[in-house]
Amino acid sequence: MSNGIISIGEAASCSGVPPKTIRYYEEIGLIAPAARLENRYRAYDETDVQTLRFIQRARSLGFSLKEVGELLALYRDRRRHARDVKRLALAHVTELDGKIAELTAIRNTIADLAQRCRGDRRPECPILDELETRATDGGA
Amino acid sequence: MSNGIISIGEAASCSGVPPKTIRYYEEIGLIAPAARLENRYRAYDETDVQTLRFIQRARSLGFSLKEVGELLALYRDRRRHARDVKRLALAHVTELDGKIAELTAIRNTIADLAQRCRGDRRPECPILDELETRATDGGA
DNA sequence: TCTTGACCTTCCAGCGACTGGAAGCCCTAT
DNA sequence: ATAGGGCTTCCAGTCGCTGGAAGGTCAAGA
Repeated sequence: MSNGIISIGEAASCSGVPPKTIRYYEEIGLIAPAARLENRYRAYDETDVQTLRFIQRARSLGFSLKEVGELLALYRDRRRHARDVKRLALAHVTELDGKIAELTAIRNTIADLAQRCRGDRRPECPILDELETRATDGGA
Repeated sequence: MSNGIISIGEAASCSGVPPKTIRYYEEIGLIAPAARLENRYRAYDETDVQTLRFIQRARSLGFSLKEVGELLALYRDRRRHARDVKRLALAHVTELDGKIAELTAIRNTIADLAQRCRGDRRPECPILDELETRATDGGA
């Protein structure tokens, strides 16, 4: 088509969001139901693609779909307060810090155990010993 | 009961694995079907509880159920090679390192963006600007 | 004795965020 | 005419549980 109207496949390659995922986002109400051509195919314009790209970027920064929905609402609200966006972002940073700390603690526990394991053909292994007897304190 | 046979609820509180989860582990074949009392209640002994505790600890170290199954097989195999356990553990460490690096990159991107956001009542916000226009390069 | 309440049993559904596949329609090119 | 590619819908599966419904079992209390 020579006008700005494109199919779901084209919208997918323009935005980086796969067709299945676009339909899924529509189904759960993250994006509005797409306009349809006469043959019932979904039709997208440049604005739709921009929204999809916005979503794709927010997702790749680890925001949940719920958070993406909030960001999208803020994005579209000309009267928004930057404060609200910042609050969301900082909450996400806090959450990430927690996850990183948790994973790091686990990582170090296992790396330490593995380092103490001789890793030869004999059955003795401090990793299995730890799993057998020790209380786990590596939790968040 | 005065002998060593306990119910699923007791096995749960001894091992830290909830009853529902124990049944689930049985269902997917991670643990063998439990013995039953005459009233069809599941019955556990000290060995079962030890297995459950082993699983609980491995899970809390972030191993997947598939990996836990492998660790359990190794644990029960007296002819195991420590090498195999170590290989599993090191693969897990590598995986964790990847995840930590990914989350850290994302965290820093967002923290940086948030720091540049004034966070007042005005609508201008570099976070939304970034989501609108920039390519995301924070991926793994 | 009856009833309450805490257990236990099974089965089914849902979470998040997709992803795969089946069955079938639409359109273009050969 | 047919082959292919892309589109449509709907259902199922992923992972690791978790919640709830409907019902069986048991010990203690009124």
